[in-house]
Amino acid sequence: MREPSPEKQEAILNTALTLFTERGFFGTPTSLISKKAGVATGTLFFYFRTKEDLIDTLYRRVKSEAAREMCRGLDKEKTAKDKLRRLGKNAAGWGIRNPAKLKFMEQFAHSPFVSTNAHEEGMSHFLFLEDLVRDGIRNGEIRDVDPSGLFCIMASALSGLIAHALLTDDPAEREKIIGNGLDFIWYGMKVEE
Amino acid sequence: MREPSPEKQEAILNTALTLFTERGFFGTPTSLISKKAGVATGTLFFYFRTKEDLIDTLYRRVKSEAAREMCRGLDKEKTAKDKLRRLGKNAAGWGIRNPAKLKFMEQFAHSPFVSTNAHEEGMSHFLFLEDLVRDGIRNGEIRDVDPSGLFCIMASALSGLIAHALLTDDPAEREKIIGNGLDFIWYGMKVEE
DNA sequence: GTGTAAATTGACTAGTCAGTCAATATGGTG
DNA sequence: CACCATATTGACTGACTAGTCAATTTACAC
Repeated sequence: MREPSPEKQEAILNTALTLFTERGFFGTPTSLISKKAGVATGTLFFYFRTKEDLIDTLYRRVKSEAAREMCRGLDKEKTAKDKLRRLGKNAAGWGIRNPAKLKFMEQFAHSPFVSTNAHEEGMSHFLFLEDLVRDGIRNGEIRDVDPSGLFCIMASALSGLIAHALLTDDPAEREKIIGNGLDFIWYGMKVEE
Repeated sequence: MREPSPEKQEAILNTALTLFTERGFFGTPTSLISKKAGVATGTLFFYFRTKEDLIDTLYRRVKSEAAREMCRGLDKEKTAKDKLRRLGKNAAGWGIRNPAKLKFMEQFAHSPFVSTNAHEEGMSHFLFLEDLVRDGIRNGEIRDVDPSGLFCIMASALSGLIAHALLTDDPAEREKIIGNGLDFIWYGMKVEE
């Protein structure tokens, strides 16, 4: 018997990731994906039942990887301030190391091509973030306003920050941009002295 | 002689706006646009040379309308703080009154289907915003960090804020969300006391 | 080796798309 | 009214697409 090849599946997923972000879902023919991935059309449909199944799998993977990376060492930090800063640095670091994945997530976060199921599963990985904000409010570090609103603005600001940091190639410059950006976010959230 | 009908052109543009935001560029056949707009296929191509030409025109229009609305009464405000707050309220108000246009702008702001020309023309309407931040830094209201970075995060935060405000139908609730969000943005920018 | 179950192939199908064009309808003008 | 430039129509074309499937190759078990 022959075994399915994880390398081929991976090649298809990676190629699709790049093409989808560059050209959009409908703008990317499955024929182009299989060609660039170095497999036949039929092979793509052996590993993924439909084109929708392909983007769904991609979405689930990228979203859970992003969440995993953002949590790194979060339990080592004590205060909400330190936790948020670590989180922000993790997110920025991952985004800068994986610009294509970041762009894919932004582009398909509200896309109808990704199934509702996959969207919900994706969101579930990030629920801990809202708890983090809630804890900060409870112990008086963060201003007492609607946590989900705060979390939402924070996420957008962070995403804009990473996009801006990606414009430069100089790592030192980047570090500075991210530091300033995280300051902006923290000053926006903390209680005034 | 017969004159071109602005109403027909408008109908095509409005229909295309809705369909593009709902289904994406490649997901929307020109046949569907013309059908829903109540004209024949040929008429669409009489007013717009290609499908690209159509989305380009749409992008230019929406972007310049958004910029125009955001500037409303800005010169009446004296301080950077007041100018930014007015700007934020204008932006939020426009976004809430025109959710489809807002979604269109977000979706195609970095899209390859819109020509580079149209993108540059779109950006040019918002350059005054960076000057506003620069002025605020000069007179000591805003923290002295890279203005383009500050502007970039501010724009993302604002966009996230509007998206979040759109989730509720209650105008009072909305007002509160927007107020809180604009506080977040201002605390992020201002110099500390 | 040999057998075999499963992976891989690519020509193929039925359907869809952007854009064309010859025919027709329309409205302004004199 | 009659004329005519032009706005409008929709059947049509050539190109392209998601997904199929019968034929072929591969890798593992014995």
